[in-house]
Amino acid sequence: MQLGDINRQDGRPPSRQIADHLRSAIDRGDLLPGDRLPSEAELTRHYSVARMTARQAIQELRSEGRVVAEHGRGVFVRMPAPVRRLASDRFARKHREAGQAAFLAEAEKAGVHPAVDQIEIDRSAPPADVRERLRLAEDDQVAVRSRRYLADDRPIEVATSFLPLPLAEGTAIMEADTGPGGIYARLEDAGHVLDHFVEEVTARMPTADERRRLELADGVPVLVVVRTAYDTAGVPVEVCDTVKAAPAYVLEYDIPAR
Amino acid sequence: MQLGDINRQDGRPPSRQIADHLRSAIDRGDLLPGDRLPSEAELTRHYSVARMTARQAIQELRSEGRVVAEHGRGVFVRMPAPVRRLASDRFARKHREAGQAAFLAEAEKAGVHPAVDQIEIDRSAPPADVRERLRLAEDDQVAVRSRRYLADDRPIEVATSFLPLPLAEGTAIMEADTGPGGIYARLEDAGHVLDHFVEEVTARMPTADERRRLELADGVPVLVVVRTAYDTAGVPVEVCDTVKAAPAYVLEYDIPAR
DNA sequence: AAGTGGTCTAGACCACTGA
DNA sequence: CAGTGGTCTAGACCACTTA
Repeated sequence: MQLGDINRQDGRPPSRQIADHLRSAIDRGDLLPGDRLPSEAELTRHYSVARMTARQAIQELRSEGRVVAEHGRGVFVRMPAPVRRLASDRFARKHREAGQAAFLAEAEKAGVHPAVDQIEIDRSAPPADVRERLRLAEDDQVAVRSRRYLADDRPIEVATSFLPLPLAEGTAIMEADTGPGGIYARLEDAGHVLDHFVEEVTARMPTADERRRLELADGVPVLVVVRTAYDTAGVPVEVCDTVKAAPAYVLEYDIPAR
Repeated sequence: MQLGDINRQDGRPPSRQIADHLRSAIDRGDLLPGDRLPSEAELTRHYSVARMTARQAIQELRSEGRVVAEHGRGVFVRMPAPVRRLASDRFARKHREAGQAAFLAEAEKAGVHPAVDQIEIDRSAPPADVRERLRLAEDDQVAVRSRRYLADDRPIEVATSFLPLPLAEGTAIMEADTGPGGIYARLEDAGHVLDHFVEEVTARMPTADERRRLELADGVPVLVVVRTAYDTAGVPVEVCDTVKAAPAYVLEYDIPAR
């Protein structure tokens, strides 16, 4: 692999130059996804720099999300994540009636092995933004369902649903297994026929806790999707707050020109 | 300001503990947006650590996008960006007929001063993904319009539109000023009545070039929205590739339950 | 000129991985 | 066990900002 040398006259600092060398090695294809980069020891020898300088170069690539460090093993060119494309009809009634929760139905179709874990069910006071979206009063309680989604054993999303407690209490929504069609099918069983959803999409860097639960490498942002479900009476019946590993998703939306 | 002390017995490394102290000072409101953090020198004295350890703590907050370092001045709590909420009816015909391009109409309503610069118009071969979305043949050419959007003089989005050359040639789409209602109004003038749009949303870290054009600090991701416009005949007439500073946006979509 | 962050050096010890 | 990355120390010089 060609790495070149540092030019001490060049205005750019050595760590930057080393990062540039490694970056272009990746772009050229000299280093393919999954390949190991030269170790810190090799870089310090090759460039005659201190170890911290080599580390800083690698840090630059890590924060760009191009490489992933694995303690004790080495630094590797990031593998492209298998992408989940969320189509705009993913909440169509036909899927609920087919008896499949949205996530499982889609994953099967895409040929990946889906799983759900870390299921937690609770009753509590809602966060302020959720209370507002559900149009609840000051001291109304909500049912809280949180869970983690995995595709081929890799965590890709954590989600938390909030429902007005009177709607959820006594239904399978409060059970670990919500039954065929999931939460939305149970709401419709109870007479809350769904009319439409509003999704609010943002992106940011993950918190330390999200990094852990989603097993995210450095330099990987998350997509945050907050979905509010409305029934045919125009009443909000659920808010679902999801945090997704950004590289694993393409969200697709259809917008009428009206 | 309360910063506490390092616990050397704690499993967590000192740099992490310092980062946690600073982070909770921000969360508590002890440090408000725009406030300066304690300098590296102050942190090394307070915690009795080496300077690199204090720097590492600050680096952690920078990569989370919570603070911004300014050379020679200090490290400051990130100012919240003014948020642009893109509603799902933003491409409604009524806005075009009112004679306003989507961006300008919305910005005015939100009370921010909008501007567009770096306008470039070109003819060229399309990138592969654009060619596919527009269903073009191997050597078809496209019209390319790129521009940068600013709100209150801060760049928030760069956008590039691609249109089949026969549709754009000879219209105001090839001019710097596309006229009232923008590109979409010109397409409808030419008989291509718009039916719907499909937006594909992803998030990632910016390239070096995007960091420069959007004046992004460390640890700030971008939202990438690729919008394809279809006319009433079902023919794709435009692909618009936008890269948005993530903290400046909330994208809102309405999804029918059908 | 003083204070700030940016970069670098040359060591050290530790935790994790894999042969 | 050797090799890898993770963290830390205690200095140094530099570039930028502000007064």
